[in-house]
Amino acid sequence: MRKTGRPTMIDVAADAGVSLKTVSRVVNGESGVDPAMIERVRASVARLGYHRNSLAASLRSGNRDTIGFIAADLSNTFYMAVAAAVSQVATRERMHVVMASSEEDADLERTLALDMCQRQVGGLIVVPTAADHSYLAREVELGTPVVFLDRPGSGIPADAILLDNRGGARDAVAELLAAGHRRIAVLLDAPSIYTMAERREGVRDAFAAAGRALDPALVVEGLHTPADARDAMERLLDSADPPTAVFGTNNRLTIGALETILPRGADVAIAGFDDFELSRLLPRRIRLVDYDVADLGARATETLLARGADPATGSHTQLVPTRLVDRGGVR
Amino acid sequence: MRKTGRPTMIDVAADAGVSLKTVSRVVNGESGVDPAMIERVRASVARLGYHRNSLAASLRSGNRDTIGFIAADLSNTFYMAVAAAVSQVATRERMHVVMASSEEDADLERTLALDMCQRQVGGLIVVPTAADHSYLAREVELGTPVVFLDRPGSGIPADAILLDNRGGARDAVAELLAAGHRRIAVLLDAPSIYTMAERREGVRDAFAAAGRALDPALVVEGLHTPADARDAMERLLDSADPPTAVFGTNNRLTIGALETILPRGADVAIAGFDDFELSRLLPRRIRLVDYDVADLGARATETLLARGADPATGSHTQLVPTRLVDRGGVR
DNA sequence: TTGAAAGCGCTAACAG
DNA sequence: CTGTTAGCGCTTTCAA
Repeated sequence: MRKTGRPTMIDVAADAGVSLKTVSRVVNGESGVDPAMIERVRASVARLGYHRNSLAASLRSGNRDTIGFIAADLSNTFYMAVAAAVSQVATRERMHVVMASSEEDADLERTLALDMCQRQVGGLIVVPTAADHSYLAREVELGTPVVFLDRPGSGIPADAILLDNRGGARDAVAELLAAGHRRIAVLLDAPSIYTMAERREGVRDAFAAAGRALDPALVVEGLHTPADARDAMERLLDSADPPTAVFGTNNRLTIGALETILPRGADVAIAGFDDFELSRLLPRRIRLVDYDVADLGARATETLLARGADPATGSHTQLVPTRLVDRGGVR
Repeated sequence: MRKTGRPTMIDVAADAGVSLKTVSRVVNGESGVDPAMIERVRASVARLGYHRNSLAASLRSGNRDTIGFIAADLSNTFYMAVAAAVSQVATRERMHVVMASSEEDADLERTLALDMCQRQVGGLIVVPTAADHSYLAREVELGTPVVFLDRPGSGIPADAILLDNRGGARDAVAELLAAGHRRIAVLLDAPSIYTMAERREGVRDAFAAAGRALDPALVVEGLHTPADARDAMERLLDSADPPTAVFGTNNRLTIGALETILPRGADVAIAGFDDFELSRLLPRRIRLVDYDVADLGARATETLLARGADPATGSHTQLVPTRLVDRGGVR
């Protein structure tokens, strides 16, 4: 007797009076089955309300039809948008996606990644938080491809899909410099975060190209939240020699800066990395480094699936381009 | 010989010179194993790089450790935020989450839901698009609980977690009425969408309570995108007898209305259902119906898990409260 | 074209 | 405390 009430292929076979294998053939749409048999099996499937147990099928066949996605922080709209794109491509390719957020915690990332490998995912898309990913070396070696997204990983051969962080930051700051600004404040999160380091380099590039020097007093690091950025901006504006422009190196920091600048009506030009909802409706003109988030997620997924099909070739890093957009200025 | 290169419990057992069952005990942390044996098995596990195949474990034990989440539209920030909350609670409870978006397509919803059932999910959280969910009746009956989120489902016994759509809309419009507005425009998506119908009723409630009648000419339905709302707002403002206030029944429609109102500097009071990023930074005062999105997702997940533990009791609908917030008015 | 047997990797049930 | 046996539901292999 069955434990669970769910009918199995054996039940269908018995009901239809055919062998187990014939049911399997019909259920999987294999060719070379007598039409009359197909009909009989179909009828039994419908009568019993049979659904194939794809876990059992995967176990036996070794086919993996799930991909894992580990975001650094799913509460960030950026990663949520990436997740949506991953899910969309996966659905199109008839794959499932299991998702989780590492909350920027290296230990949790490791736990989640290994958990997903135990669940036999066919591949892993990871926004890396851990410094070293050799804990995944064994899995990669055994045929579970890994693609890093937004930040490069280390310790294993894996493809990476990154933004052109440096180029985007450079372009934004170059435009501020071209507009005549010299005292440009730069708001940064922790410099240990890859994207922050890259964007800071981009700022340096722009200053170097303009033959100017960045005032270190205007570079504020370690800002995690919009509130942090808001407070930092207050201090900058209240200082003896305030900036005439500010560059927020991510959306949260740019928004925090706006929370100070707009209510005060401060005369500061604003630029930032990442576009955000409603940027068009801001009362001030703002220059933003924009890019196609969905493209980032889609490319990662496509790269992963291609890698699953062909594990041989060496790993590559793809750079998703950025472009400067002009937003705001309403009223 | 093994097909895949992955070591199995049998390999570990052979390496450690113990039985399969002993390995199983150690790997699963069961009590009552000799410390010396535990050590031996641990050593072999480490040496071989063994990881338990949890698919096989699930197949045998019947334990389900994955929950499915089907959003109506993952590109909508609202559902993305819900998804993040679902994922967070699931991770806390040591569950995996598989996610997908039905793209508001009833057939796709059905396909995705049944696919997930075939993958043996322990439960399903669905933002329903289909009119009838009796296609899931069999699964519910066989012990896969379903929780509907944001919209009620029909055709199966299932819990539902909904917003107080009607009360929220009523409160917002009541405040516009109290402020003296009589000609209040209402922007709606398709009235076939549950939340739209509810919110429209809430608007009616507010007018009825004030002893006023809503002008049907100011109620615009079938608006899907911000651009639709923007255009509708243009027409309303250009009409012979324009509104003095507008209520957007979701974030996209409110934003679309703003895209017309702000650049024109139109003298129209604004209220809307759903808060959105940056609402605080708007140059105009705006009243919004806010609620705790994370709570919505968390409750759904907790309800699902509780239901998995106790399938007996009757199904319930929970209403997540809303509150009116005052935003904008910067500069 | 159809079927019988074996076994994917693991846990349950029962001995010892 | 440890081991043996069976079998979860399916696909693979090979024979008819």
